[in-house]
Amino acid sequence: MMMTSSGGGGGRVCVNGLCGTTTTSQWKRGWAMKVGGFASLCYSCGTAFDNLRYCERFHLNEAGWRECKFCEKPIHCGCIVSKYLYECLDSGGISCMRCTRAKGTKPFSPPSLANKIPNGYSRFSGSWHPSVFTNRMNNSTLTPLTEGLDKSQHACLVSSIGQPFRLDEELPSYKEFGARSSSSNDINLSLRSIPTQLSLPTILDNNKPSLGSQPMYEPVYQQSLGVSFGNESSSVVPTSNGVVEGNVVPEKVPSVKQEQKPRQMVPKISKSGASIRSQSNKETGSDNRVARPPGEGRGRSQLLPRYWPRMTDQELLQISGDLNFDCTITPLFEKVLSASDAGRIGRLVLPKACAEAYFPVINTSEGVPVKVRDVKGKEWTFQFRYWPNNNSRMYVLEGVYSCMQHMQMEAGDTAIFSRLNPGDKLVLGCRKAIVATDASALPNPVNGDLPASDPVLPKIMDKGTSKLDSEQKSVIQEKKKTRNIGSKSKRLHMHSEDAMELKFTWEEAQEFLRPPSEPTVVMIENCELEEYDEPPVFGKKTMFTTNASRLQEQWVQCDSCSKWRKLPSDALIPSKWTCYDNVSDPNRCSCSTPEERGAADLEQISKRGKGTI
DNA sequence: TCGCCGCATGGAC
DNA sequence: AGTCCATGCGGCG
Repeated sequence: MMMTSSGGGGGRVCVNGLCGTTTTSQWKRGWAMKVGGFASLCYSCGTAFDNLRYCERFHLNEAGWRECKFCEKPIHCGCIVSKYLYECLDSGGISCMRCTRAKGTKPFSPPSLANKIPNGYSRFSGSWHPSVFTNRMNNSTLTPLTEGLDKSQHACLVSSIGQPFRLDEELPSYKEFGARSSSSNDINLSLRSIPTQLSLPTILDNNKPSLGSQPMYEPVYQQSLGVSFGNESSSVVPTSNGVVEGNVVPEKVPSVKQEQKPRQMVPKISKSGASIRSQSNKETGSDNRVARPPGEGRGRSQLLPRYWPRMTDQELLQISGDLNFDCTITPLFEKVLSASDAGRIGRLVLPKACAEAYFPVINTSEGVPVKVRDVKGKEWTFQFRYWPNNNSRMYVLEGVYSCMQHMQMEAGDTAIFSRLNPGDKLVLGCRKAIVATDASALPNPVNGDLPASDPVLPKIMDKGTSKLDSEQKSVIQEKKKTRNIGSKSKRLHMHSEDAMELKFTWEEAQEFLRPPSEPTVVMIENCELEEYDEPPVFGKKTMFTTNASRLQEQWVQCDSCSKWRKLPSDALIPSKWTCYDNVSDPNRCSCSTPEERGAADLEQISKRGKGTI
């Protein structure tokens, strides 16, 4: 139930002009209207609408009837009511939904009518989100997403609340959807695909890639190909020769439940609402990073999810490009560097499970030297050893300082360990920490002016504390907290991230919410409230500009041709919108009509993320 | 005095 | 309560 305050109520009139009744036993919701909400229909008209017979009953003698190109069924194309009942064919003509489904195309269906539309294509499930509609459901944009993937590798969208549903089944009703989405903390998508390894067919050389005099270690990510890895339960992995073969399913397969934990599985939706295909956007910093449990190693299934490699395929490709081998990169694990990891001591504490899974078995505390290659191909030798600790072991890599210096790694960055095959070599990659511009986004937002890694600070702490007054101590304590990126406060850090992501997600979600229908006005303690029977619905994101007359204008992008169209500033847009829906401007109600002047600039504005809604 | 080594401690889970 | 792990800190060369 959605409630907002309101200024008044008013009598209802059936929107059907042929009816126009003001009295009915039950008001029903009709089609989505341009101004937001849904057409209010009397019981009779609403029932006709529900039964998909509205046009036949009320528009039979109107113009605009056409025939399905395949089954010749008459369809009324002349009104908004029937717009979801047919699909315009690229080759001309229309197709009814039944034929559309039979031919395997993917008609769009808005939430409001979703349960009325026979729909279907398999292997794709999704949660309701505007980007799903606007970017997935169009015929033209699904294919690239799954291109190049084996059937078993098809990406699949999973409701973040763990209730995937297929679009070839009856879609959830409006109410049902609302219940689902509102019970979730976020309304994100989870995009998963199968591989845990990436085949890298590149030129085989002498394994000695040339190194520049000053190799730069740039962060190897920030862009994803859109299909991120992440299904540990997969039984299929591509091998280096491109053959898909079976893979041993871990004994304790990290379950779907684990996967559905939003933290790991949910890539952020770009602020711009761009499609999944293109949502990896450097400008928005969105990152389709998906934690994936490692695909090999002893006892790998016991690795804590926070150590699961979250490399994007782009990162892997970049590593492969840097190494320039005909090789297979298998992400093993990653770790956010603590201050002590990245400090001058040069000891990197390895998560126990990771160390035991991917490093040699050692029986003595001295350990063994291990050779690790960085992403530029330079080989380093570290001492892999352990310390006895509370009847257990604490594994460390010693001698990592120079390597970290070389790679410009510091506290807060993420060290990524991968396996390079053939050769079974360890590869150490680095992902730079995302620079938070918002102080609240910092793990310990104190001063915000202290570098994540401050090698001087330990000295201050060690040598100077006795001479400091309590205030100074306090400051240093705070600074000390601040520099503990990735240390014990890492857990807090993760929480902060979670919270930030949640906030972010909700903020984004809010941008798409629209009133679902006409509210019932109720009085509670002398306060008029609009009461909605249904949760809010998703609307399409739009842009606002101010014209020369200082009047606000709203722009919306056509889902079909991507042209920007100007609309009244108060218009509420459904999640799916095309030029043909542009009832406010008859001169631009077709995709063939050119954009208005200045509309192209909106694309740039949109990319810069300055759009409003 | 300094830096390294190895263990101890204690917070988080 | 047990385990993990970041980091403190004492000892030693």
